[in-house]
Amino acid sequence: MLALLTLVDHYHQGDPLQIRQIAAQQHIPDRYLEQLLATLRRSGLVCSQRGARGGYSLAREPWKITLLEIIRCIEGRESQGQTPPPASLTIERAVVHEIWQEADQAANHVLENCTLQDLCDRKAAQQQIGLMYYI
Amino acid sequence: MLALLTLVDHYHQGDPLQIRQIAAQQHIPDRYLEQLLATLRRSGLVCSQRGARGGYSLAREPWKITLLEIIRCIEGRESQGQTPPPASLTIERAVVHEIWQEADQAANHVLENCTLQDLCDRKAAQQQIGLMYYI
DNA sequence: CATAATCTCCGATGGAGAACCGGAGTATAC
DNA sequence: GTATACTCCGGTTCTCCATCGGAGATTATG
Repeated sequence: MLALLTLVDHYHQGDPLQIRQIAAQQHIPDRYLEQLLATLRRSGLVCSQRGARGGYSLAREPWKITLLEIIRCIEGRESQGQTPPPASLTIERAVVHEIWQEADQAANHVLENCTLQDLCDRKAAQQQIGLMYYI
Repeated sequence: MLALLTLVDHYHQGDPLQIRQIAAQQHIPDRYLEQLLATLRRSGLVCSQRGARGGYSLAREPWKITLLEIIRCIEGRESQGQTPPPASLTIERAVVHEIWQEADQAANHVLENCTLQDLCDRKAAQQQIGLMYYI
């Protein structure tokens, strides 16, 4: 997520950003970030350019990527986000499963209506608030 | 949760339910259920009666126990539900943390407005639907 | 074309938490 | 006082996350 925000900041430039730079800027171990970005690449959220002067860039405009998509990619590398209905399906299990799904959907609704661009806008707003202290 | 539903079913009777019976009815390993119920007891959601003819019973009326309370008890044995704001607090981390909180609150809102009694009512409704197939 | 820079793939490690089992102790109805 | 329960404590296994290291593939550039 932090890495993606860094990519948004860099989006208007044409050249890709390298793992090293993103990692350093956000204080994330680069070897770990590499894995996450690889996952996002396989899901088609970011593009990678191999070789010298390579790096990563967003595959789409930042206002067309919702946070829900990102979460789905990350958590859905093995376990599908939709928890499968429990094996031995008694009525109580079904009912509990249902309410859980509802809570999950409520959270997803928030994430679905927030794009990377929105997050960046918030960041900008926060920064302005921060500036106010010094003026 | 399943165990608590069983306790609700038994709520109008005065006598407590034993771990064995709950576990057998809901197909939960009893040694594990014991741990969970102990946690709920320490949180004051259920009462226990030791000794022969002992067992567990709800500490409050089922319509006065929300699912959020239950979740908080279970997940909050060590980690406080509110994820603490990240240590190295850059602006991006704060913003990401904020949206996560919002999603979490949306889910909690659903769980807050659902009591054990509500779940039982749903169960009853489901059972009626099930009956319709046979009539 | 050689080379350095960079992503890519794969395997390994350590820690945390969940799920689970077993034993020794304690309280209580009968 | 004894059988029946809960209670406490420790241990095992399993999975997932975070992390690191190495060998290989790809490409801009001189």
